[in-house]
Amino acid sequence: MDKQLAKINSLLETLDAAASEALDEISVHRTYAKGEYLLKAGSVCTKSFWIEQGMLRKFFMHKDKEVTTAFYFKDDIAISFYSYTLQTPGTEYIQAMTETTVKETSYQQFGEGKRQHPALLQLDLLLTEYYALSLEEKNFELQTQNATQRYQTLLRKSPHIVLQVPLTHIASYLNVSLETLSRIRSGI
Amino acid sequence: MDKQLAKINSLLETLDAAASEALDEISVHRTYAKGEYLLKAGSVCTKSFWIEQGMLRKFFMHKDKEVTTAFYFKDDIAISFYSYTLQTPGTEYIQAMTETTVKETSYQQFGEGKRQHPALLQLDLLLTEYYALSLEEKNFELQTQNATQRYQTLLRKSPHIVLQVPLTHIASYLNVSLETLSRIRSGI
DNA sequence: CGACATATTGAGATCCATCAACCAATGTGG
DNA sequence: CCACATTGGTTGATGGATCTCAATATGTCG
Repeated sequence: MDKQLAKINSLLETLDAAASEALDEISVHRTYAKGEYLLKAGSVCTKSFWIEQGMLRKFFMHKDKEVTTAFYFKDDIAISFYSYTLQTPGTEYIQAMTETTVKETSYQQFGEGKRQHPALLQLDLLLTEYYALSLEEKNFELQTQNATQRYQTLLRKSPHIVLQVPLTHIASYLNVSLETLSRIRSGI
Repeated sequence: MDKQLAKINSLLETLDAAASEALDEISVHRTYAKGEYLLKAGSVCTKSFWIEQGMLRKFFMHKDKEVTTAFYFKDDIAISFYSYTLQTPGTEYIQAMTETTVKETSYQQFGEGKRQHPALLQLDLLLTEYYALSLEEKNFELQTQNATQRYQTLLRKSPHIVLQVPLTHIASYLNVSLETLSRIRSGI
């Protein structure tokens, strides 16, 4: 996973001037207030959000409950993958957990950029690979670890999440009820 | 998902002659006997396997048990994603469930192909997107469905798996014990 | 302070894993 | 062709992990 991040950063640093400029030109800075939605279920995810500052959350509704599927921090790129990739209405929400500033890039324009600059296509591939790797990892944890172990894994790999995010969201992210997570933390 | 498959097939059909030829040149046909391993844990997945005939299974060991993570049939491409992408020793096995003929392509050579033919880079991106979409779907099912529902979903979406694969493997694929799956099937 | 979101704690119910015994089909060596 | 092993599946009994419902606490912010 870290190796993949290294590849991505290395590519970003060596992006040729033209590609880099193209990327800048099609991006827009924007700030969202706490609680504001960047994407809602039922609409198409037509933009990607590169976080410059703040914190986002992605979730879907299931049986009247929110199920959190990701947290995003500085330099993370937030999209609803299904809706973005297929340019089809999706079921996910993306919401600002604090006031958050992002660099928005439209799917459409990035697509044109990729056609003109193979380096951007390469970047897209590396980012998608990274996402797939993280999904595989989460899958593995869901299949092989119990609630306590999943919490400990999160604590070890992403302490910043545990420190900044309300327990309710962490619980649904770990696929555990709020009550059980509370008990796990109190060490029962 | 189907939309993504359509994109992939469309790209394959319109591959320029040069790219198509390059792909053929770096591919080798090979047949594996029933039970034979195409990849073992601890080694690097240096090839992709495009199935022409037969049936493969991917799994890892956990607490002395095999946990199946995928089944592959004709025209599926089998790799151990983590090990293939990072070119690092992995934990997964790929095994032939029946005598299976594949078209093998080395990671190395495909990488060179991508550098020379952007269409192949594009193809890689589409395939990786497809894999990420399928992982998202599996994640969703694990998080929102109980054992019975997961079995029914498999039955609905992939009846060919249920018809051809031993129950033991299906059970671990669904993250259910063999006994529970047996009871689910008997309709308790 | 009051109101609303967030977290804790308790008790009972439920899903499912585990352990164990058993069965059926298939294959194999003598 | 029989005796036995192997593989794959079924069935029963029990316990544990975790959910759900409900009550209570704590925190935060206008």
